[in-house]
Amino acid sequence: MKANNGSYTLLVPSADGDFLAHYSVHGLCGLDFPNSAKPSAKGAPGEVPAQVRRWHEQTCQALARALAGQTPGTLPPLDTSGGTEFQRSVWRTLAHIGLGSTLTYGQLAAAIGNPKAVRAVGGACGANPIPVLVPCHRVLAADRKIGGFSGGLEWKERLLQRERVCVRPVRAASRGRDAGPVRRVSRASLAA
DNA sequence: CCACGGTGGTAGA
DNA sequence: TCTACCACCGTGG
Repeated sequence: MKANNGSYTLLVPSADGDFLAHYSVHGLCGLDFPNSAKPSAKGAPGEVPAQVRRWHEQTCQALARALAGQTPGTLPPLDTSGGTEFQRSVWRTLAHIGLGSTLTYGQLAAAIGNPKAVRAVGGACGANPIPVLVPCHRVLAADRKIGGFSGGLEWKERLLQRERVCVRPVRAASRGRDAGPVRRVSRASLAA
């Protein structure tokens, strides 16, 4: 469906509900979780340009795989022009975190050459317009705490779990026993 | 477990 | 501008 700003919003059906994908002339520019209280503008696929339809097919395919804990495969071009330079550098780095790997906010800050901007990195992750496919859920707080997630912590937990990443329970055991099944969190190799 | 200070980027007034 | 947010992090009780 065509929106006033010249972009399209299409439904992405999945086993976890219907996502919403937004496309600009440059590519996929947004992805909303199911039930996100946002304008759900559905439309007849008839008037959607072939280019966008092709992108959308890739999105559907990629999302299905990602939600299943697999590598998403080919992605449509991502339009992140909505973000600031800082945010884009964070998102760019996110894209290099492999499946099942994680980084801490601190490590990510260091990776973009701004080691003290730890908190700001959190903000940039929260502003990620294309969650799941741009894997902001693979960023954890120090000491393997879950951290936050704009789409709801349940989603972050679910996504990580499907990638076999273990996270420290929110309510960490105060008892001396560290029953934590805290399995290894691998480090990602990054490229600038 | 909790409190606190130091951080950098953003949005809004 | 100035200010008040924050998906943080380390230190110190």
